[in-house]
Amino acid sequence: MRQSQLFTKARKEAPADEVAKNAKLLIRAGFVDKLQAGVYTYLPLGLRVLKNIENIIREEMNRAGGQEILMPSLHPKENWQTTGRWETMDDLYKVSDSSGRENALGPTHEEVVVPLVKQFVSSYRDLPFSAYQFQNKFRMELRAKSGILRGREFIMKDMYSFHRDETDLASYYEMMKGVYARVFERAGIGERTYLTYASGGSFSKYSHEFQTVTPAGEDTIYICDNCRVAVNKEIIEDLNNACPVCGSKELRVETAIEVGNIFDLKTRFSAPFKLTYKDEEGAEQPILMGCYGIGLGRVLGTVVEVLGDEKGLVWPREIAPFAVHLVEIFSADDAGVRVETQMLYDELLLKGIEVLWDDRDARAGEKFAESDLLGIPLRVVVSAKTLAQGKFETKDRVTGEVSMVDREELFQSIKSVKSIKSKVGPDSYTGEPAL
RNA sequence: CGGGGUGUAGUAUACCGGUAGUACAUCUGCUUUGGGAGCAGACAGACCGAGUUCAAUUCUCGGCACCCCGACCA
Repeated sequence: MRQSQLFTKARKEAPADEVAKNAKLLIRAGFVDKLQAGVYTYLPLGLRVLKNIENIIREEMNRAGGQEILMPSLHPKENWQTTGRWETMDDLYKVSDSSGRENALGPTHEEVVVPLVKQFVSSYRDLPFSAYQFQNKFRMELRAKSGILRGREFIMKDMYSFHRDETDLASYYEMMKGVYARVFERAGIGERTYLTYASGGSFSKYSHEFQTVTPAGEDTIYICDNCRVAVNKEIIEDLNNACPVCGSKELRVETAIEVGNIFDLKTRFSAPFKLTYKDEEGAEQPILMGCYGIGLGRVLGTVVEVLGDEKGLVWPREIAPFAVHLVEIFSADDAGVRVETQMLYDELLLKGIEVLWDDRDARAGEKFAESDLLGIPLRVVVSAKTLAQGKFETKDRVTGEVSMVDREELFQSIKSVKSIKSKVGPDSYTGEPAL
């Protein structure tokens, strides 16, 4: 799209009261706007990133056999009383209407998905399966903080799986560990993200979190570099300060942020709703559940924390708002820069390459500074200089490498920008085809 | 929810018990055009309430909001 038509604008300075790197950069670059503490609007550029993250997750959940649904935010009080969480969940938003009827604003959706599934599932033949959604969650954080990392309203992908026995649940749960690792890999934070043992599980005694190492994190984890797993501080003493996989006590302590987690719920929620199935003998059996969450905004914010530099945002290829930032630089002796840029822009669009064209009547310095701030992977400059050589100038946002390339080389390098998806192989668990 | 800090134009800030100045942004004109330009002009501001005072944006109290630390949590 043409940058001159973006209704949002980048700013030279970040809001004075923001300390969090992700908030400073995202607000300055015009990706998000803060409505109130912990509540953010995603602006056109930010939403493109968020949607790219969502699509990665959607592709991976579908490959893991997930079926996408969309449940409401407004939940009847009765469902939450059934599980006891109307009283026990401190950060539950409760709203009442003019007739006094009380509702919960959903912080998670077990109370909705279980009664839903109960209507359709009654036989061992219906199992297993999983359903997921992308949904705004509401949690009454006493203290929202760290920019978009800890909000009161945020978008979460929550998936729920349903199984006939523990073996089946366990194998699906194991599979999801791999699926999650791939999501974070594709989002560009795979190298720094660790499968982390945490409290709260049932059959394995543990739940598993995905923790990304960054100073902006709120958790302390103990990493075993041999096994490439970590342990959350909250349970490290239970484990005798040792790696749960190899038993090593040489663990590296890091600060990290939780970008996802998976739980084996077993019958925690199916029992109160009496969610059962009939087995081959016609006997009534409890359905076992797993749940799997990823906070989209938190992934986005974590990427900013981990990859952003002193010049601004830096987006991994797969989630960047655009693949190419096309920057035209005008000069006194207009050598046909506009015409040439327009031609390139049209060709990029024709080839389906997402391009942001800085067509504003601004000076070079401002355009370059802003291009760095926006963090689009590849910058392509058209100016009198480049035209004189019959070439284009490219700059890699990550490495800073600048080169003069001809048209063919240009499309070559754009291709390599887009090629990351092909690295993802076929699904080894469900047999679903590669992307 | 406990502790601390901060509220001045769209943004960042300055000064002051006598109603506010600067920069960027925006608008007009001219110049400029490869790393956040220059000149001239224009628009635009004291979180809310109470108190003290001849006079409050300034001092006091209360409220609200935001940020940070802690507790809690995706």
